[in-house]
Parts: sequence; C-alpha cells; structure tokens
Amino acid sequence: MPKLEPAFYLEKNVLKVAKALLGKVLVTEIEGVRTSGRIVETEAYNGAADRASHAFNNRRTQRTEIMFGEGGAAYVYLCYGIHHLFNVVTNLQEVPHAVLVRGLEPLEGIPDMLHRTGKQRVDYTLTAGPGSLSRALGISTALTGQSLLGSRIWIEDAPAIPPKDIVAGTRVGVAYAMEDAYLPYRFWIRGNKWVSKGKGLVR
DNA sequence: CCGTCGATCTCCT
DNA sequence: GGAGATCGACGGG
Repeated sequence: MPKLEPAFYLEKNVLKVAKALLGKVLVTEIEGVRTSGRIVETEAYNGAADRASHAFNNRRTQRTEIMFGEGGAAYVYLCYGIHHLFNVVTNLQEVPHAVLVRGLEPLEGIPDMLHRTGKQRVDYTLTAGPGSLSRALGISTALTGQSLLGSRIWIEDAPAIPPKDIVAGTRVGVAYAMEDAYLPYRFWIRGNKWVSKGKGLVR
C-alpha cells in the first residue's frame, strides 16, 4: 500500500488522526533492514492546551521543537533515560500536536525484530508498549525530525477501522496531568492482543 | 498474581 | 535534586 499523503498529517483534530492511524502500517528501513507493524493503539497529545503534552503551554525546547513544525514528521524522545518513544507530529506549523504509537501487530521482518530485542519467541511483549515497539523496529532518537514521507520511517495506508471496533480510554502514565489525565485520548482496536497492558486512570 | 525497584536522559525548580 | 508519555527483574503471597 502507498504511503499516507501529506494531507493526512495536517488534520487539525488530533483525536481524529489518532483514530485514523489505527490499522495503518508503520514501516522502518534502518541500515537496509525493513520491519513493519500494524498500528493497534495510539494516544493523542493536544499540544498547548494539554497538561500531559511536552508542549503544554507552548513550551519549546530543543527536544520539543519538532512538534512545532508541520505535521508529517517523527517526534522520538527518550523516556526515563532508556526508552525511545515514537510520535507522529500532526497539524500545521506552530501547532504542536502529536500522536504516540503504543502498540503494533508485527508484520514484516519478525526475525530482525527478535534479533533486535533479544527475544526467543514472538509474543505480545515484542511490540506491545511504546518502548518495546521502538526497539523492535529500530526506532531511536536518531530518527526524531525525520519526515514520514521519506525513506527511513513512514506509514502506509490501510483500510480504516470501523468506529464500533475502536475503544477509547484514559492515557497511560500521565497522572501528573491533573484533570487532563482523565481525558479519553487513548484509542485501541477492540480485543486486539497487541495492545499494551498499561492502564490509564479510571474515574 | 501483585508490588517494588533500577536504569540513567531531559527538563524543571 | 526530582520527576517523568516505560520495561523487566525480582521477591512475596
């Protein structure tokens, strides 16, 4: 399937993009090794208005600067000093929206994913969870700022997931975000085994 | 099954 | 100095 068009990433409603990304295929080609997976779980980060976002209140740092660029780039940052978390930058320039990819169903290059992660067998721990899927696909902070229309990391089109098969819940690990921690900004494909086990706040 | 803890970057106070 | 968009190892029940 073809790469998603630039217009896909310019959508101004980040919740729409987070849902539309479900079912699409994330592909990396790192040093000649191609690996891919179907996106089954996402979280929307609503920029300046969102206390859970790194760009809350339009906070600009060297790390977050890429989110202020035009939609269609990768924002990869180091979490807890160890894990490389991959986000899709969306919306127009100066609007720092992003979608975190939290779960993938592995498709191409599974032996390479096993090699990268040191795992013996394929199970949900290979690509469920944002840190795990980055390791499997070879995504690191070296890719932050890369265009998703380029040749190292991109997203391919696939049929949309019907709304009845999309579940919404609260985001994981954002308790610090006060009232925004309760927003239903996490989306996943109902019943899919590659969704991470992380739990958001419940009220 | 569950809770705790270490790893060790980036940014804030 | 402390917390964080996480994960896996370990110990107890």
